[in-house]
Amino acid sequence: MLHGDVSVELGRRVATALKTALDVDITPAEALVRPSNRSGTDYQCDVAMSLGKRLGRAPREVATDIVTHLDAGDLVETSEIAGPGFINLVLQRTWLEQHATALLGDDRLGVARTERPRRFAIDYSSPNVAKEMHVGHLRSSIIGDAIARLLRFEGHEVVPHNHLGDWGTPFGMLIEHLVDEGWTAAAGHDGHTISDLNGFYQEARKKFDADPDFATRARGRVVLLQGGDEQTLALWQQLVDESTRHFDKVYELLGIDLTHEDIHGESFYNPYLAEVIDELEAKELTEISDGAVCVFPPGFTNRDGDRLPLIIRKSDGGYGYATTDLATVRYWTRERGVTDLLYVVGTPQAQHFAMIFTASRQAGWLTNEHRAEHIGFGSILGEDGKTIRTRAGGSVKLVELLTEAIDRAAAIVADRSELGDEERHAVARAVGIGAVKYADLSGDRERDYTFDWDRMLAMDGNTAVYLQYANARILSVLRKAGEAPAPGTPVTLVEAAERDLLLKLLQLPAAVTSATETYLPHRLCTYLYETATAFTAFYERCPILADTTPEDLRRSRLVLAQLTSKVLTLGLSLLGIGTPQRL
RNA sequence: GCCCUCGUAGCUCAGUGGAUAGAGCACCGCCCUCCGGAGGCGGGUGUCGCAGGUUCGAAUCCUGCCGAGGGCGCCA
Repeated sequence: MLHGDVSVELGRRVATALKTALDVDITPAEALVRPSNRSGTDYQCDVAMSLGKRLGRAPREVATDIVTHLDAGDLVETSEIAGPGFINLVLQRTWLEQHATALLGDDRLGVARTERPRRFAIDYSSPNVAKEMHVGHLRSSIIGDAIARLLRFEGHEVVPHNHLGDWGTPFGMLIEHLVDEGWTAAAGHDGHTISDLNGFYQEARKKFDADPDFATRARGRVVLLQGGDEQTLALWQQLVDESTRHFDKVYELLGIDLTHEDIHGESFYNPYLAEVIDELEAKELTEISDGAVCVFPPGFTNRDGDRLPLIIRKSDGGYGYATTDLATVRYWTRERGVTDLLYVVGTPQAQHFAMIFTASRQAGWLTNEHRAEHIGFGSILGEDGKTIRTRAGGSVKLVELLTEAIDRAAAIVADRSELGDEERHAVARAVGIGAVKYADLSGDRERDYTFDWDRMLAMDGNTAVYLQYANARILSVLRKAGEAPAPGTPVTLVEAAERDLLLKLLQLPAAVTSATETYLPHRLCTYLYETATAFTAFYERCPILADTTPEDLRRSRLVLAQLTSKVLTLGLSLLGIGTPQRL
């Protein structure tokens, strides 16, 4: 058993024992085997107690039957019954040692590829054209990217799609304003930056609110845009192009696997909207309500107890986001054959997505073969406990936030660094960006979290820097050793700290699988932190390079150090976080 | 009003059916001629919001209440 989780393997053995002893059928997962936090016990099995009632027997008797029939002599040293019916399992030292040696030559460090690969479409980041990316896009970008990396690593196909806000009313407004300012399709306006566009947008908004005549023209401009008017489209394209250049730069800085090639903005679905409505009408799912074409998915009501609609064509004939979102489901399942749809969007939209999914099932775009899931996340809060904002009350620009992160990291690294300028800059970037990402990923994504520079850049505790530092220390030892442990190097477990560390290293597959299947990256973070902690204990108690350490033990410990570094490096890479060789 | 989410140590957070609820920070004491001191060990952190219920077993599941945030028709 090189790949896979030890808990699952033990669960298999327990399941077999139950079948043999009592003719009971359970899955390995139902065997309730998990790492134990009791000292002297590696894993514990809790299934006897849950089976006691079902079988009408005392839990300890069931446990005895399991232990008696357990065929696990190849990896289990002792299995003892304790308390009301716990089975405490201790793994064989030789099995652990051989496993460690084998792991050294495995790029996946024991993590199996999925046996049932699926095709995922994942919607994340989704900024707006003509607006600078701000802190509101941070979580979606970071979490979506981490989930995409995790799924790919498990062997799934992942198609990211960046659902840009690039269509509809705001662009009629903005383009009309630019025409007022003398823009033409032919001229080209490359000299303008994204922040210019941001400014134009705000001016347009003001004019729209203050000037009824302009508002009317702006609405007309939307019609021209959506009707495919060449001049209008050309201006629109200029806005999209400039914005895309900005997005690409931010993704590059942030280290996110998204580029302009992944863009499927709202405009992309425009050609499908009429068909979407036709199909919904043909299936008799639509109703006219107050002049708007609506779908009323069952199970949703408003404050008065009335059914809640998805408005798919507004009374003025325009389309809203519900239509686009339905078109999105239809496109990815029907045209692109995806099995899974993920939406990394803030929790306030939970009800909206629930309605979209329900309606999509009614329409037949989602079937029992598909899974659609809204991956919600909480807000980033400032020191005052409210949604983070600048002092002026505006939204914090992403570029500025990330630049500050890098600057702060540089200040931390600068002190004791023997690194040259170039490497120091790269390190500051990895540390600064890593800190921001890890702060976002290390807590349960559904909860709000408080943004705090000092905490996210702390050298102690569950932070990216702590993990990066632990890794750099290990690499330093390996450099000093002058040799990387060769594949096949035997491992000998002497101290408890060595055993504890190895047991933790063996739990990587469980951590990766758990984080991936639940779309909760913080489970991987917690695991990595525990691993780094276990390494620290090992490092304190088990001298590697000391003269008093025998040659074979030294090599054995180098293997453990090497494995730890590999686990940290792989784990952080799955979160999109870099691991500098030196800090 | 209805619906959703959340409430764990002083602070920031893990733990979501299993044994005595865990980390980091902060606080106190001690240790270390240390392979990277951005160290190590020890100490106390607790009505797991409150009250019931289910269960052999509940921070975890159910119900009610209190508190915080969010959602509830033509913005996305």
